[in-house]
Amino acid sequence: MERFYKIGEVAELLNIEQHTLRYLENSLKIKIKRDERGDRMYSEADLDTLRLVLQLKEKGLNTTAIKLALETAQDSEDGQQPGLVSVQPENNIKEMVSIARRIIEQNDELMQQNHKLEERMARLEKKIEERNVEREKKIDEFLNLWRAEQEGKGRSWLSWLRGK
Amino acid sequence: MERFYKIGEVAELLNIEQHTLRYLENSLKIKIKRDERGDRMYSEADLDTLRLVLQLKEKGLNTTAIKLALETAQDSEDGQQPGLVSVQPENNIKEMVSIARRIIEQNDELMQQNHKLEERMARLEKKIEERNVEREKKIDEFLNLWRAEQEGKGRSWLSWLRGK
DNA sequence: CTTCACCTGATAACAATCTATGAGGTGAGT
DNA sequence: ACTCACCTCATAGATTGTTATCAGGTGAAG
Repeated sequence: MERFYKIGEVAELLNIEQHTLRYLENSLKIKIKRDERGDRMYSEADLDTLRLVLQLKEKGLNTTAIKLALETAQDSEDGQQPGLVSVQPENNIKEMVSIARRIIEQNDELMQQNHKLEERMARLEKKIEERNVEREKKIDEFLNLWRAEQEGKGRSWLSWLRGK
Repeated sequence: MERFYKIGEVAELLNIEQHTLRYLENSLKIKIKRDERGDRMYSEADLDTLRLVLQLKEKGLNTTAIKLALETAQDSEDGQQPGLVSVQPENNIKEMVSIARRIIEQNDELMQQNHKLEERMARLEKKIEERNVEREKKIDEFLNLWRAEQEGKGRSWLSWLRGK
């Protein structure tokens, strides 16, 4: 006959706290049998459900989503993994997968390239800026020298023009 | 041809804030086309997707769940309710194809983007060059004037410095 | 030169979800 | 009687998810 687990055992087995089990039961509206005393009796099937739930939780689904997932899981109960989680391609699609994978790789490459381009561009832009600044600096320098020259003092702007 | 909406319009239409749209785009990893300027361009299909997303949100699904739902939703594009609720194994092939299609599209986009970046870069490079040339030209001009001045003829380089 | 409608982070403020505890209780077995 | 393993209801605390804002920018159009 069927075997049932008490909440303590389940907590042990699945490695979660009892209160969490109770919480899941409520929030997911899972129905767990009770014995005459009102104690929960978990069936193997319940354990499976719970294991699935835990997996889904890991993936980041919230209770509402898990609830939905459980509903649809109902259908594929015959052996297979539930639909939502494992949209596994059949054998004959293997090829497609590999193609897709290659495309994805290419995609990544493109993205990288893209990124590099952007960087290069940024550098270029900076360079323009620098150049601009430099040029202005030179003009300033020149003007100063020139003014000095006008007043007959300071080193000659001519020398600036020539050397250095 | 296809019509595109800017983020402002979409926000209006769907009655959500622009920043929320951006948030969804990130958290759901939805890909929205961009124009040359980098502005988002929402297609009708994107609008549909968003509408679906909003519905799912209302139902209490979190982004992770919605992401999954979107993936599988692709199939039931023919009217029907979103995929999460109705995942059937036979859909796998169709689903894969559509995923692949999306990836390829993305790929194309990336290439385009890439191309645009290159162009932009070329333009930048040209600009730098022009600037350089111009600068040299000015210097030349100046030098000539100056030489002329030195020989007591030609118009004053001073005037060049001042007015042009 | 200013306004407009965008863009990208970063981060603050708030909301929902999940986990942990505590009080008060029950029946069964020692 | 007492302890054990449960139960419920309530609520505190921690973690995530979501929405709002802010600063600092850009290109196009008036």
